[in-house]
Amino acid sequence: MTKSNQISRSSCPVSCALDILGDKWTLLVVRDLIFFRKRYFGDFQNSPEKIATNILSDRLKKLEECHLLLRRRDPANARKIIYMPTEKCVDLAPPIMELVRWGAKYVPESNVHENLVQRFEQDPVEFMGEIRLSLRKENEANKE
Amino acid sequence: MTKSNQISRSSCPVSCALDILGDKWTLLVVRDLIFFRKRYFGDFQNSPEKIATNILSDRLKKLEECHLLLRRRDPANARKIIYMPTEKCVDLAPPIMELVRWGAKYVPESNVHENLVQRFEQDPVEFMGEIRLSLRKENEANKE
DNA sequence: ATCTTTGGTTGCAAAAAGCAAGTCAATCTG
DNA sequence: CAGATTGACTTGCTTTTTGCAACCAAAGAT
Repeated sequence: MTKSNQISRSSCPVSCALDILGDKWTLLVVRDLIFFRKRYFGDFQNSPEKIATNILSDRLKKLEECHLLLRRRDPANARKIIYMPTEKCVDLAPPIMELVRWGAKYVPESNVHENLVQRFEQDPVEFMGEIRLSLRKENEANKE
Repeated sequence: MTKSNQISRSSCPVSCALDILGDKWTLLVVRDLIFFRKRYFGDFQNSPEKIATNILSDRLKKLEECHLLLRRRDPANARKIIYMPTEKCVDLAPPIMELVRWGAKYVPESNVHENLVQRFEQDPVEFMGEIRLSLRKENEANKE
């Protein structure tokens, strides 16, 4: 993932998106934020892909620089930092869901988290609305 | 991009998809195959992102290994090799289109290829059908 | 026969990934 | 209140991947 201040390779929106998201780890962190509601450093670390801490640290920094997440101190426990996805981050749900469909169709060893996909397929608009709503509530709760 | 014979990091379809597609270049090659109908080594080289020849060569090899494309000698010119996308490759159109929408919405320096997006948005099923049909025709034409 | 085009390969330097260990402040535990 | 533990990193080092420039060989054009 490229820093937000670096120049983009071209004006093609695919290339621009990949300047930010084009690596093995960034979209997995985004997936965890959106679909599994992970919020703490340790949560991301515990994902089955076992990201190394230095890379996770770097990606969280870059995602913050690109305004895909906000970092806050947990009011309930000052040791913990809460990573909150922004709207820009949540709007990556559709591309990720399409990747899920593709992966599920073509990569035999992949195992879909059934109810997530079903809920999205049945009514994507409602699904996205739900995510956005719960995000707003979370934001209220963690306001300082 | 990981080789097809390497083990996947987890059974999550997002992670499986990123094992194949998760880097800065692979999806750009796929974009060129699907949306700009590029077929020759030189075509990909001439894309605005200016991929280096060794990386392009490597990606085409890996895409072939993963069955996203087939390489054939051009019957009209024995120097040329035709890179043909497979169905598995063409099915990446939806994830890519969603990335286009995201990039267009959030990356200000991105400039959308209007008619492509419009055609996809208006009727994605027809759009995909068209691509698949023209691919089948191309296959007929290049049969040995 | 020579020149150009096409599709690469090779070599090398720089950047990024991956791994294990260490740091450091906040907080729980006795 | 000392000591252990938790949580979020950082550091150092090795391996892998990029990126760049140069080189090359086969096919076709002149």
